[in-house]
Amino acid sequence: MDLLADLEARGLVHDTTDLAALRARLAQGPLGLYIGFDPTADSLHVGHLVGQLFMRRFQLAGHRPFPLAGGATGMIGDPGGRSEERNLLDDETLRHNVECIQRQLSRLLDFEPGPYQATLVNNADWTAPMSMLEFLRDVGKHFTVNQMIAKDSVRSRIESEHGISYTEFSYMLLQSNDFRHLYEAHGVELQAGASDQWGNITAGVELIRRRLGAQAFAITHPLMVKSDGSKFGKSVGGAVWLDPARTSPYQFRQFWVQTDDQMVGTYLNMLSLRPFAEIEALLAEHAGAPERRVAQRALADELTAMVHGDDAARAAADAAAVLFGGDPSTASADALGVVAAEVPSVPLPEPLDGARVHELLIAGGVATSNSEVSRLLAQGAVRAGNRVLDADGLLRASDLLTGNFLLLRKGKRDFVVGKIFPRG
RNA sequence: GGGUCGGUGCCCGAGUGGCCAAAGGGAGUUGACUGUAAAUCAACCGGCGUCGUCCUACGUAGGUUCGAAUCCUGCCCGGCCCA
Repeated sequence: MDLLADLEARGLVHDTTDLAALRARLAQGPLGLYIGFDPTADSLHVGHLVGQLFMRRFQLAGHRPFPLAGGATGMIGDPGGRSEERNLLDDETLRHNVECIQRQLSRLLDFEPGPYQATLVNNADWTAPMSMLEFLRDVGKHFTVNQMIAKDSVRSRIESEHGISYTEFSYMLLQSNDFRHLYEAHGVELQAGASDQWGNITAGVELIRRRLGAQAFAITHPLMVKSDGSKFGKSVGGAVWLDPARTSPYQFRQFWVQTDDQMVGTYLNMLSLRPFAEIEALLAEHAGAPERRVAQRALADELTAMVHGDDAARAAADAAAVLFGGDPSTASADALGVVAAEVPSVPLPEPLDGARVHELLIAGGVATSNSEVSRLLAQGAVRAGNRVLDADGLLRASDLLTGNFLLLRKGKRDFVVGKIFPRG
């Protein structure tokens, strides 16, 4: 199966320009491709994995990826996919964000020198030095406003009550110029991205054709969505980030383990680097016994190892095995120690007898106020070990497990571990 | 610049002097059922260890009133129309 066929089989191809020409070009030898990531936050999130792995697939097939950090475009804001203007980020935030996401973009690809070497670029490097007059003459002149307002991203904003600023309207031109620059400087002939980038990407293809008289290509993958079509990558407490300081490896792995049956095949195909046939087999096994969640576990283990490393992935899996593998309140002190390292943990007050759980759950990040904890208690949603706490939320000395651990559980899948540390 | 309509809780959106922590929907949380899944049903869904004719909250700052999300004035922001 060639690269394009594999991508298609996985459901990773939403749209391409001149498919036959692209296939022919890919067959000729290493091709440069790029995907841009704007620094809207100081970490990428799971939604960005598709793009990063999309480039990785090309690299494994013998092509040269150019992950791009949008130091320039991030200053402007992509008008696509939203009904209102973005707030501009200040310089300092932006610089910090760029640094952070560059580090993350350096992970999933191979940067070792060689013919398929990945190269990290930042569009601020060539955009910032350009003068406005240069930009208007060299880029702006090649576009008519007529075609720009015909693009979905712009049109929907023009039709929305909030309108679109001139600044965001220009976004497409900046992105087009990136493609043109990379084409000239590095021979990047293909720009990839999520399907919502189609308009921006093809604008770049046009610019290369008009200004350089050369053929460049565009390919987009579908946006990842949840089974109900809503935005992907949100979990309790917001987005699922790649930064372990924002989303711990344990939480990251849990996010994937909890994938619903309906979507696990889609995610495996879009994200897993396992061969397509292997995924098919895995899904067949899963279909036979969905309650075993083999597909979810495989997905979770692979991605966690990829993003956080093998050790972190193993530790996360071990902790989950204790918490969800049987009655955790009978676990050994060693096993609880593993759990304590993975789930939020808090110091316990002394004496524990008669203390309230409230601040422990809040400190552990599974509740935000005393009122919320009271509500949860009233609903019978809080346990210490295996004991459902009363509405007063008072703890007992007997709630302590082996090794002086207190295992608190909120609802079905949120845990907080408390430990009493001997004084002295 | 002028006119006009609007700015309500995480989001959408009702409310046009007291019955309003504010209808309804969505999102979210929890419970039941399960498989760390989905669907379904139900409850909850600003805060306070004091649960109250309490505090905070209906763009913002003042004012009228016994009492304001609701009325008045200034300001800020947005849509549309005119210039």
